[in-house]
Amino acid sequence: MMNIGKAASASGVSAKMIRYYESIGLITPAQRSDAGYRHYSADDIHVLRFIRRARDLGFSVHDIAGLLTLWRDQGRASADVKRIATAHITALQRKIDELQGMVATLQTLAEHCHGDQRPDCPILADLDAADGACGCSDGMSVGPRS
Amino acid sequence: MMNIGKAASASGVSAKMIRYYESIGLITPAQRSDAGYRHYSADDIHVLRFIRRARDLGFSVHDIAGLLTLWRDQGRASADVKRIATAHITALQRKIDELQGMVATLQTLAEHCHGDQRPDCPILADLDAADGACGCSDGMSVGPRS
DNA sequence: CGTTGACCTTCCCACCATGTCAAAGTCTAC
DNA sequence: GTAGACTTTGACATGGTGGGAAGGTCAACG
Repeated sequence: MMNIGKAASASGVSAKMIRYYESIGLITPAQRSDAGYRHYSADDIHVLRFIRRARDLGFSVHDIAGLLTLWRDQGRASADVKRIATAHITALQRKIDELQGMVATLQTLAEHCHGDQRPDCPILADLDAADGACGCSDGMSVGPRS
Repeated sequence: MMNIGKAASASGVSAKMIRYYESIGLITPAQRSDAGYRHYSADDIHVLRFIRRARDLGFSVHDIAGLLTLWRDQGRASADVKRIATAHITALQRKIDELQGMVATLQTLAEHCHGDQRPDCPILADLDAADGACGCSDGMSVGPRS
């Protein structure tokens, strides 16, 4: 039985987050000492490590709640787990695509930017125009009309 | 001169966000009518569209503040703009790499998961183990020690 | 026994960018 | 003059995390 600090270092989940997970019902309330200190067993640490690993894989707390339920259910169907995982993969992939789109646009713009002391800049010109994927204009006299 | 609703639809920035950007000092406070309604000029819309476009490219509000300053400064050096953009590209790329790592791990795990009625599941087994990139165990008897 | 320092408790605040809702005031068109 | 669409401010929520304050507890050392 260890205090929250030990549990935190043993599980890789900060004490702050352990309390948070308890408050939102992701984990069952820890046992308390007479003084009110939380105590954690080896099994509790096991659960916390599970959560930590799932978080590292980008699962939301909501997803983790589902995974924990399945984890605890020895009679679960692996299809249920796989469904959560593949849905998560899809969501991650969508996010990746979105970010890659941004990178592609920015790289194109940056390539055309001299990056010197001169003021003309296609990056600002594009933000300025805002109507095309890549407004590769000459980049002159860009700025607010003021 | 238009009201905030018109400004919102004309710029693609919601009325809520326009007020927010004003409250955090990203944009200068709008002119007000006698009744206190905010009024926006074509130039104001121009600025809002600039912000919208930059947000679409994933720039933080903090970055946008810098970009706006440069945008307004006709004597800026394009190198300053490029620096912000390339730093942002790097950050995006790091995020993409991170997400791709998650996807790769999850895909490996999902591939090995039968996805049927049986309870053994390598995905849970991996979360359980938590000590390797891919604990491709047999996936049996996974769950809390309880 | 007393003190010190490391720990724990709860509670509040902040982030970031956005949405929702409510109460109240204003404008416009009929 | 009234209805309906707008505006204003304000509060609260999201998600997951960090920080800090104010106060209680524990263990070690003298």
